[in-house]
Amino acid sequence: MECSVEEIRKRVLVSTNITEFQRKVYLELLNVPRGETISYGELARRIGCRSAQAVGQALKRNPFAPDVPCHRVIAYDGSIGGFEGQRKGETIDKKQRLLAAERLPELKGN
DNA sequence: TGAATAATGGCCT
DNA sequence: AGGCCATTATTCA
Repeated sequence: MECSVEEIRKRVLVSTNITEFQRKVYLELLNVPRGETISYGELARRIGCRSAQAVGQALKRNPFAPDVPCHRVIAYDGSIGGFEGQRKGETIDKKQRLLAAERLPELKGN
């Protein structure tokens, strides 16, 4: 199975089951380079939207899950927020946290 | 400083 | 047409 982003992107492009808005969300999400994270609001703003909820919900309802790197999307605070695995206080994937922390020194150190 | 509430913008039923 | 959401920002204490 191809786990390449290009494959996923292509799949999004051919998917007419979704709206243009969702398509932009997924495409922008796939546009996020590895090791980088983006907040719902920022992603929303990129596609010309002001509602982060719409983006978040689109990801929740994403028909491409988990092929789409929704794990790169985090809250503005840098927290994972609540994607799959937000089981009542369950420990979120530490990798996600590290990913979020990765972007912090970039903004501060630089 | 910390927590809670309001506003927001689009998607789903 | 109404409710929902994985957020964000602002305001109150």
